[in-house]
Amino acid sequence: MSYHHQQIEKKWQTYWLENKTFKTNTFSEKEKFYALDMFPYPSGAGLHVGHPEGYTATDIISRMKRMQGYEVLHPMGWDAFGLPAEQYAIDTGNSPAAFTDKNINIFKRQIQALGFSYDWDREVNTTDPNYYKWTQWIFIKMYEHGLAYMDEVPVNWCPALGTVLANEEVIDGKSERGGHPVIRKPMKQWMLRITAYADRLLEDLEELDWPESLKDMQRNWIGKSEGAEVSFEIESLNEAFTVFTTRPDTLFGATYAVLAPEHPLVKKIVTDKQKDDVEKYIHEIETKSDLERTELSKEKTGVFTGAYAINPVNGEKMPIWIADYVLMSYGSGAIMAVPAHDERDYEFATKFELPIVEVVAGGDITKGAYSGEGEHINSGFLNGLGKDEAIMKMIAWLEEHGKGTKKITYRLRDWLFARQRYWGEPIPIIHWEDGTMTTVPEEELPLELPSMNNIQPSGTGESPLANAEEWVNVINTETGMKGRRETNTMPQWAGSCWYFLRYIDPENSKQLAAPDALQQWLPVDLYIGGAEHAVLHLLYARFWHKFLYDIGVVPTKEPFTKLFNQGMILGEGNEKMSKSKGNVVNPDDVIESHGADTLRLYEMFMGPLDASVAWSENGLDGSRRFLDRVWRLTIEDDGQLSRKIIEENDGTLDKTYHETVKKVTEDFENLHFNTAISQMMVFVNECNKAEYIPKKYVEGFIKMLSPIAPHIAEEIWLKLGHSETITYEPWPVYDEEKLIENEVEIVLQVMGKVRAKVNVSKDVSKEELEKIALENEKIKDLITDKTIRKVVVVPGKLVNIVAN
RNA sequence: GCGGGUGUGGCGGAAUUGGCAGACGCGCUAGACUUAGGAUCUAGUGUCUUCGGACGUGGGGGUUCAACUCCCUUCACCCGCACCA
Repeated sequence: MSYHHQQIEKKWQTYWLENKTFKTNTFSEKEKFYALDMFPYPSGAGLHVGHPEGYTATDIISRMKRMQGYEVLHPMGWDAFGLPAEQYAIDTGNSPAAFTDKNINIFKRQIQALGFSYDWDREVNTTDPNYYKWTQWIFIKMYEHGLAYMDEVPVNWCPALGTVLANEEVIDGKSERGGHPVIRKPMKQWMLRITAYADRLLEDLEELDWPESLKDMQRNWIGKSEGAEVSFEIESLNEAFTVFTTRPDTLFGATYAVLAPEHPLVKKIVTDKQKDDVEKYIHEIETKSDLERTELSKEKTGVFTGAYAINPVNGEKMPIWIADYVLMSYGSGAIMAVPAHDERDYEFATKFELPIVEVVAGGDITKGAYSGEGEHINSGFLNGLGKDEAIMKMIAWLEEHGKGTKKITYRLRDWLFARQRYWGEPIPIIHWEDGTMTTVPEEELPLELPSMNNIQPSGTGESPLANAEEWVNVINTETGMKGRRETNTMPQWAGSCWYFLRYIDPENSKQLAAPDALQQWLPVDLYIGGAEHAVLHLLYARFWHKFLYDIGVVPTKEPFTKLFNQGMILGEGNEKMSKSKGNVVNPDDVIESHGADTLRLYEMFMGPLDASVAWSENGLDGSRRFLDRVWRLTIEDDGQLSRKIIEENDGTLDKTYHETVKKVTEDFENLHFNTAISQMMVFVNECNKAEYIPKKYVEGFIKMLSPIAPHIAEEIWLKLGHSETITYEPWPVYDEEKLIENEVEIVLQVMGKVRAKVNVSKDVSKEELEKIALENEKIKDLITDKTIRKVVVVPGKLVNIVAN
């Protein structure tokens, strides 16, 4: 007899919803635990089997913590702004809001069918004006603190589509949709000054319980590097530029300088003779995307400007070139080239026959650049010094002579925070006809998206909102001044930067959340999601959180104490699941055929949570069989509790049970669900062998199973004679004494190889163990004609005899 | 190129401080029950074997009484970044 998952699962899902079983008390006396999932973008494709993996993990922890007496906050919501809805609206003329609502309903139904213990009263939706009111409010605060500003930056402009594209929408220099060419074009854009937080974002990583690989990715992304800024004057022109270098000690070897093609100085310094070449080169670069620029970078390109810079340390003339291997976006967009000690400069110098001067001994500059350690040569006052010493001395010299200064640079760039989209949070700014701009007054928030019949690109590079004239044009009622609303909207990342705060106090209309509630619940204790958000979402969210901390809104410096990335679930052929490969597994089908409990169990049993493992239909069947075994162990065919389950305890299962409690509890805590499940399987196997099972142990076991397979657990709990949900039953505890066996098996080794095993009392002394080993028949045979050199005894474990 | 990680049966994976390699599951083999079996139960299942044993955690070397675990070296694969000065 197998159990009827469809009936049981529906029954308990309804029970939980109707009884609000998982409702969180915001101000509870209990200790808090905040378990957070990365909320999904509700795509039209519906839930993927990858989604429930992370969700099940946090659900298991949440359910265990409730049973351990914690007040648990475990919410879910929707990251619902996004491109597909906009594209759908453009294609069909329908409203993105209605489309989004429909998808949310599908997602919600699917997620509820998996039996997660969310408090649905705290559901948030980033597209809800009551939610994005506060996203806009945070933007205004950032603007007021000088962290939001407008700047001319190069963007991916697609002339054919009449719109700007995000980097991820550009593939090989062409638009993802339609394959139209994309070029780099400077446009005035909203930026967020995340670089102001670079140092803190880097330093505070130390205290976080995050995977080291992920922290490293953030460190690399921030890319702190220490060096010096050196100023170069331009020969016979009253101009100068600065470069950033990590090797100021090699300044004597700087034989030329390179500016990025977009560098503002280029136009001023170019000589008439070189003008045509330079302009031609700049034009070529402009029409390349970033991707093309790096892809075609195997061969260095560049053009001489005709101008010369003066090396501040030795007065030598250095030709100034422009080349696209120097990026305007890093440092000052200009470099001093030291071809002898920098590979890129070496390559460039070789190609264009520029002089190479060795200033650090140790390499062979006829063969290539040498970037290792060595004594300085040809370097005036640095001669004979090592690298670190020379760097210090050069910086001191530069500062003394006003030619430069110590400088720290970051790879991190400010965050381009505007999209030419309709379906995003409107940026609450008004541009007035006198050239000033103001924020929308806070009492007018939320600044809602106008409903538009026909969402189409404006064609000018502005968002479709530019077409909504009534919305765009505003008049100051007091002064009569005319203004225009900002038509750019925020990128999709915005809403997800703070959603975990709103869950804490989702209905608040006066604040994004009440301070005492935030005090009660922050930080998030466990955050699980995919590794694809390792840098952007997690860095942006940390940035906003730090800002909110600075203005006193949140009480913690960091939002997420512990973070974990679940792995991917691959198709049966070990490939990524995708529609085109036809190997996508739909959770709805699995829930129908095997049940939600089976799906949850299987996904947790597949392997370690962070591993990427291929889906296996056989494995899924196996998980179902385990649940069937549990059912048969506890429930008779007639639906009554098994006759094997009795009140008395004859002690047979003591050790296995207590071991199981210990291992499952510890494994759950460490997110080692696969091994916890295997221990539960061991326990069930032992129970099947036993004649009787104490009821207490069955109850304890069902409690431990309930976080993974809550529906079947609730049903069996009911059959065990309880009338309330298992959700708040106390978590089982183990008795350390029951784990100790009086008899232990000792391994007898000769030369490190197992030759025999004996059972002895656990407190046999070292000496006695040695004696037992040497008197063992089998061992005796093996050592009779040998000399015993040494006997190693590990009490309770083994005896190893070294003899030859 | 730089950074991080992973290599264990036919497959997914276990293995506290170095202390019985292969737990648990899948698959497979044989048997039982059965009209039937993609159900259930029982036994077996790393490789080789002269049935004594020998070999075995990507390869090679080392430390140790003892190494999947520590050290050196090498190979393969995965992920991230990629002209970052």
